[in-house]
Amino acid sequence: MSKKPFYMTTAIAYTSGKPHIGNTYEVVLADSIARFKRFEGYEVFFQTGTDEHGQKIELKAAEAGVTPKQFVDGVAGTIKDIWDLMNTSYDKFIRTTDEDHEKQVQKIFKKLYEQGDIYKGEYEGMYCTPCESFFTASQLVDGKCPDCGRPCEPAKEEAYFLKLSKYTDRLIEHINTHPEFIQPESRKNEMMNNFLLPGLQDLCVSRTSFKWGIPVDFDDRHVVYVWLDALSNYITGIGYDCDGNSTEQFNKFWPADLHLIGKDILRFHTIYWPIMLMALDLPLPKQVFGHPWLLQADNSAKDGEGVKMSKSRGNVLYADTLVDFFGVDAVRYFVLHEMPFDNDGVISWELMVERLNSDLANTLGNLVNRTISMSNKYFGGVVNNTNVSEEVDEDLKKVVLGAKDKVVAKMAHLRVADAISEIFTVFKRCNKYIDETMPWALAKDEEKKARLETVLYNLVEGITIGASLLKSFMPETADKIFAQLNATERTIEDLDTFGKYVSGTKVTDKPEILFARLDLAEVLAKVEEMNKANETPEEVKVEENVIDIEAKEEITYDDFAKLQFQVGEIIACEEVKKSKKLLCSQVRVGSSVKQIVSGIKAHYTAEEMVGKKVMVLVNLKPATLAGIVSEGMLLCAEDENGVLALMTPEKPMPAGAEIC
RNA sequence: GGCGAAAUAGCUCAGUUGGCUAGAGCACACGGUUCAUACCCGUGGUGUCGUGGGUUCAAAUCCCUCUUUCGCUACCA
Repeated sequence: MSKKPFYMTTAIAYTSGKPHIGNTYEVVLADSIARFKRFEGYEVFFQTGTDEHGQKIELKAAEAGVTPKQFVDGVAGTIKDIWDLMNTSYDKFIRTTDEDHEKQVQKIFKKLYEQGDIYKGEYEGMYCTPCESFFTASQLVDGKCPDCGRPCEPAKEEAYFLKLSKYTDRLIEHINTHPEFIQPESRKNEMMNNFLLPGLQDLCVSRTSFKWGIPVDFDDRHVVYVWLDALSNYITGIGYDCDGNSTEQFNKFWPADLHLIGKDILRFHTIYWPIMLMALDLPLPKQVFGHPWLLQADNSAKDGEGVKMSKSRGNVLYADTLVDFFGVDAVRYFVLHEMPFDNDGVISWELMVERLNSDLANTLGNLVNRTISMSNKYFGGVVNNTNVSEEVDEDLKKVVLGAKDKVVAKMAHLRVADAISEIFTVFKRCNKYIDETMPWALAKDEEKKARLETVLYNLVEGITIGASLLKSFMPETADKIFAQLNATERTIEDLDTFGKYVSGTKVTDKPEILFARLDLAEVLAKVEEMNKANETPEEVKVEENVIDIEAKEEITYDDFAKLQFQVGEIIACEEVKKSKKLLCSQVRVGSSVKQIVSGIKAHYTAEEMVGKKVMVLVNLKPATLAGIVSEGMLLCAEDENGVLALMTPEKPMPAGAEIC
């Protein structure tokens, strides 16, 4: 009997730096699904990997004084190490610098170009420089930019575009007829209403401003820009060939059953990727799941514990750090359990310790430990099924045997957190069973010895079944349990039967603690210590905070001289009612007052703006924003999180002073 | 501004097409128990089910108002 294929992927990780626990979460989630699918009898192919091109990497490599290839080799190695540390069972780790991938991307690019789906951009009147956006002729309003209403200028950089409009109707139809395609379903509306229904802008798929990418082989000034390169990994990784010589593996596994990705890149996977596939005349993936994010808790103290997490910035949690504290399976358990289906989850040291103590140490670890201890104490570790049943046994068996179907049902809808909760009801039920049967009381009565044997047998059997279900999520722990009980892992079919544990088997005489309870205060103290140690090298921190942005082309002094900057004093400021982001300021520049609208409401209140001396670009052509005329621009610095800081003179300067 | 979602116990959340004293886990308190990692089992809530209206024999559940939060998007000179 041949197994049904199941092809799933994660997004490929960008090799600009070490991935934090939020990124690592994705591959752990994918792994648990892949393992469970295998358990269910599918032939699973699970692909993950790295996205290694782009200007950012070119810059990082230059900073580090190495070639881009050397740089990504290092980071890709780190990423793979973390994936391996987390015990993820991927079948293929693809890198976008792999030779066969690069070749195939070039062929795909060429094919799409030749069939007219990719075209070279025409610039005249179609590129709006300030908006940094390309437009087709039909999108222009009176020949002007539909966004800002200003004339579009000749572009400085030519580029290739992927025509999207041709396939829009087909995609809308597909999404409407395949409700399972976009998960969670609430995301479907966002894609429809924001992109598909209003009409798609063509996608830029090449760049000339940097070199670290796959060259367009028929026009080598261009490199293939991110999405066409990155998304293609899903087909190149399993042997796609656009000349029709795809591998057997490709024919077997495509279309993918599941693309697991972060919710932030859902748009690329549910719009651009399907259209690329349509252009290649390939079937679409069956499901795209945009999972929520795992966020770090705020620093605010909770429940009077009085111990805060360090406020120092750059205090990001990494998987390997967490593993050092808690172990691989505890981290896997936490990220899987704490992440609901469509809401962001939160991670903090407090929550980690709480989950570890209450679920892993108390409920699971202690159950295994007490069961084995009793076997040893009463029967020298030998577990016999004497079949002396009582009525209480029935409910135990019912819960234990009922778990499989519940877990399967949850997993069918990718409800991983819920599936784990179902498994833990088995362990909780076993603990309750111990209280109901009171083995220590039975042990005092020689006549009840046989009954006691059955009770312990039932416990060992229940734990074995629970552990078999748990294996996909916490593989090491499940194996430890099997080893301690001297049990064999069950297949999914076995889980319909209670009593497969071989009677007369001897369990270990030295039960090992599966999860040691941790003291929160001690953990926090260690964390504090660790953070302090990391803070010391100031230079490293500075380096971490560097930001790279895409370089613009060189300008002449004359270009610069056209810009007039002056110090402006904000004498009044109010919120623009119709907008979420805009503040309207009255700015004194010399003896005149300019009205300037700025998108900084999220960073400054109207009150705190008043009185500030700021840097103003004064000779910008007035524009209307949200119905209000704006006669200039307040200049700000922006960090990687989008936080804005106004540029103010470092010495007191009069309003109107020229900045040059 | 546009589209959409959500507001339920101290915390995180379940509550299917409206139906009986509104649930689970965690935390907390008390009781029980002792095989075990001070663990396990049991018991405990006066929660205005965001506000105000409406439909209905009956609404957390349907409709309207308002408030707040969130997501996507536009805008962010």
